[in-house]
Amino acid sequence: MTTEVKNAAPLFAALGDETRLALVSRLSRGGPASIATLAEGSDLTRQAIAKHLGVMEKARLIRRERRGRESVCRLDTQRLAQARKSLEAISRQWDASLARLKAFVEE
Amino acid sequence: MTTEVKNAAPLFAALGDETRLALVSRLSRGGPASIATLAEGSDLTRQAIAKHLGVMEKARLIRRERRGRESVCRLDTQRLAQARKSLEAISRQWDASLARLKAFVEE
DNA sequence: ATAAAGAGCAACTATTAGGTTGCATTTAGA
DNA sequence: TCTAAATGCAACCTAATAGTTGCTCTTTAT
Repeated sequence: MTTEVKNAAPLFAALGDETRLALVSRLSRGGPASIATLAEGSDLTRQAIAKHLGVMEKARLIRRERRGRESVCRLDTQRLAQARKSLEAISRQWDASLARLKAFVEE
Repeated sequence: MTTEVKNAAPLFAALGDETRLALVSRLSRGGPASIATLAEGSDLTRQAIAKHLGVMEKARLIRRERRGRESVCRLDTQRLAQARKSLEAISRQWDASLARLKAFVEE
């Protein structure tokens, strides 16, 4: 339960960067794309973007598939859903705590 | 919209650490607590915990209130809700993208 | 009045993260 | 076949992070 929440830390860490969040947004709006394509709009070098994608892949936020000479990245939406669920779990804990407090006060 | 998502980066970064996630969980289950109390269970020093609480406060994940000689920390649940909403926004983008693809294929 | 508890502040260290450049490798295409 | 595109890999730099210790200050409680 608590460990389950703790395990989400690398996932949140992967989301905790402007560049990476932008990539997530880009992939969610535009669908799968190659590294070079993703680097095109950015003011960072292609290698910097590749590093970020590496971090995201390690956190299993995206998956990469080699297609010929390019490697195309796609969002792992299940993983995003996991992040949502972790936050909801925390919210539930909070609500339960409020309920306990309420019960205590009314007693 | 995209900037709105980007602004969530520091928030996710604050959540992206095991120790801090544990603190969030602790605060959500047990309610507000002083720094010393929060540091008690940990194997880290009180100062380390205080630093983590500092970054959480800067990310507005928690608020601190001085009560006599101790400072009690409480979760900012609105901020947690913001994090949830950001993830949901991304999911919505994704769904919209899927819908566009579907429309394109069926046309 | 004094000792101990709780916090805050500062300095210091070690590791990690984000970014760069340069070069090698594989694949597409003219 | 030969060139240009897309990656991958490695070394390197700098700034930020996570952690420590030590000291001071304020507040509580005996």
